[in-house]
Amino acid sequence: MATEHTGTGDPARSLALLWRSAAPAPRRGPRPGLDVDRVVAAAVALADAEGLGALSMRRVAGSLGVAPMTLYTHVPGKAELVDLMLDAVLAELYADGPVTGDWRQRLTAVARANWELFVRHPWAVRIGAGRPPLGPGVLAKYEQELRAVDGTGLTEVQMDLVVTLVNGFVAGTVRGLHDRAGAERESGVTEEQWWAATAPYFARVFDADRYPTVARVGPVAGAELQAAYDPVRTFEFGLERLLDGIGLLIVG
Amino acid sequence: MATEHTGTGDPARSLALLWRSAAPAPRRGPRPGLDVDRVVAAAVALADAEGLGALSMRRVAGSLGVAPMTLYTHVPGKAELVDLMLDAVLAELYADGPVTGDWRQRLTAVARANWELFVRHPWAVRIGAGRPPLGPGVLAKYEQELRAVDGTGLTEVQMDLVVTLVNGFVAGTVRGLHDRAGAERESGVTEEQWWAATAPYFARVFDADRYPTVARVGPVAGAELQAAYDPVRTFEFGLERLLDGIGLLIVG
DNA sequence: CGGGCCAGAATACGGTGTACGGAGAAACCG
DNA sequence: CGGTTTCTCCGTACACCGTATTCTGGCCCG
Repeated sequence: MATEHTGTGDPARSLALLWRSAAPAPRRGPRPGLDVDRVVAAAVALADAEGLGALSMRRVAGSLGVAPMTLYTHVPGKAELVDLMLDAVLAELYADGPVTGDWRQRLTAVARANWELFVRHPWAVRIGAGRPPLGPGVLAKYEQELRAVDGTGLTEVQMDLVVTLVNGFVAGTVRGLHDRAGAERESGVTEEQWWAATAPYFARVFDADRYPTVARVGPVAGAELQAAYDPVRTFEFGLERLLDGIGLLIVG
Repeated sequence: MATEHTGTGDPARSLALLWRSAAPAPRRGPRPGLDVDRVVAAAVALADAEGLGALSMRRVAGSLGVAPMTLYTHVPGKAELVDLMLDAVLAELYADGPVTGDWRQRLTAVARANWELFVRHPWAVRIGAGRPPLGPGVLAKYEQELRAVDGTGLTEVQMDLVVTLVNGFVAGTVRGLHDRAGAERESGVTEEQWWAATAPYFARVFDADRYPTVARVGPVAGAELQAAYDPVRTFEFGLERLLDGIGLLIVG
C-alpha cells in the first residue's frame, strides 16, 4: 500500500494535463491508440478495485493492453498520474448540484458527500495532498465548500479554516474505516479472526492493574462499537461535536 | 513513500516481541550481535531522518552494518518491524506523567502531546493502524487519554469516542503539516518555488467567473495563512472548535 | 570431541518506476 | 515521389524493493 504525493514534476505539464489544455493534437506521426482520459480511468478502476498498493504502471498498462512504457507517452510519471486520478474523482463531488439549507445542513452535506466519495474511492484519502492538483475537480470542490459557509458572517480566513477542518475530519475518520478494511484485504484475515488469534496472547500480557481505565472502558466500548461499526459511529458522533463547535463560532 | 499497515503476521510472535516476552535468550549458538531494540531504534532513526519511504530493510541493515537478511533473525518481517516502531514512539507520550487540570485542559494537553509526537516522528501518522500493535506504548497512551476524559460524566462509549475523535483530529491536521514538508523533501522544491512555478500557469486556467467564492476567499486566506503557517493555524482553530463541541456534550 | 543449535549472510526471485534508444507509422516539404 | 521529421509505441536494462532458501561458521551440551 503506497502513499503517493501530489504536486510533483513540471507544474506547467501537470496543469496542462489536468485542464486538458495541452498543445493541440499533433498532426504528424501515428494516431495515438490511447489518451490521458483512458489512462486515468483505468488507473482509477484499478485503485478502486484493489487499492493504491496495486497501482503500478505495469498493472495499469496491462489493463489497457499496452506495454508499461507506453503510458509515459501520455503522462510524465506515476506521480502525475495520481494527481490526475485524484482530480478526476473529486470532480464527482456535488455533481448533482450545490449543497443547500442552513449552514449546518450545508456543512453536514459537505461532510457526507466527502465521506461517500472516499467510500467509493478509498485510495483517494491516502494521497498526501500538500500540493493539491489544481485541476477542475479540486477547484469545483473548494468552490462549493466555500459556498456552504458563505453568508454566515465568517471572515474569509475563517471560511477557509472551517472548510479545511471539516475536510480533515472526514479524511481522518474515513481513514479509520479504510485502515480496517485494508488490513483485512491485505492479510486475508477478518477482524474477528484477528482478534480471536490475538486475544489469548493479549490477555497474557495485559495487566488490568497497570491500565485500570482501559480495563474498565475497553470491554464496554469494544462490545458496543463492534456492533455499531466504529468508524461510522465515530464519524456521526464527531460530526455532531464538530458542528456544535463551529456553531458557537458562527452563532456565538 | 509507503503507508504501512499494522497488525499483520502471527499475533503471538508480534505480541511477544512488543512486550519483549519472547522465549529466553538461546543458550547455544553464536552470541547475537544485534537485538530487537537496536533494530527498532535504527529503523525509527531512519524514518525520522528520511521518512517512511526511505525505510527499507536494506537501509536499516546498512545503518547497522549488517546484511539485510540478518534483520529477519530478529523480526519476522517489515510489517512487524513497523508495529514495533510505532509502539516504541508512542511510549514517549506522557513520559513526564499524566495530563492534569480540568477536562478541557487535559484534552488540550492530549492533543498537543500527540501533535508534538507526530512532529518529532512524522512517519508515525502515516501508519494505517486499523489493527494497532497492542504493546506497552499503545496501552499506556490509551490509558492516559481515557483518564483525561474520566470523571466528566461521559459513558464509557462516549469516552472512547472522544478520545478517538481528538486523536483523529490531531492525526488529520498533522498530516497537512507533513504533506507540505514531505512534498518539499521529496521534490527538493520549496513551497514558494513550487507556487512561483505553478502560479503563472494556474492564472491561465483559473476562471474567476466560474469560481467566484474561491476568487474572493482564496487570495485572502492564502495571504494570511501563508504567514501564519496554515496547518498549525488549522490545528489551533480546529482544536478550539472541537473542544467547544465536546464541551456541549460534557457540560450540556 | 562431535553433533546440534543458532546467528548471519549470500544468492536468487518476483516485484517496482523509468531512462534510453530503436522500430515503424504518418505527415510535411522540396 | 522520396527523404526528412515527427510522433507513438515498446523492448531492454538498471537500480531499487521484500524475503525465501540454503550454506557457513561459531558456540553449547552431552
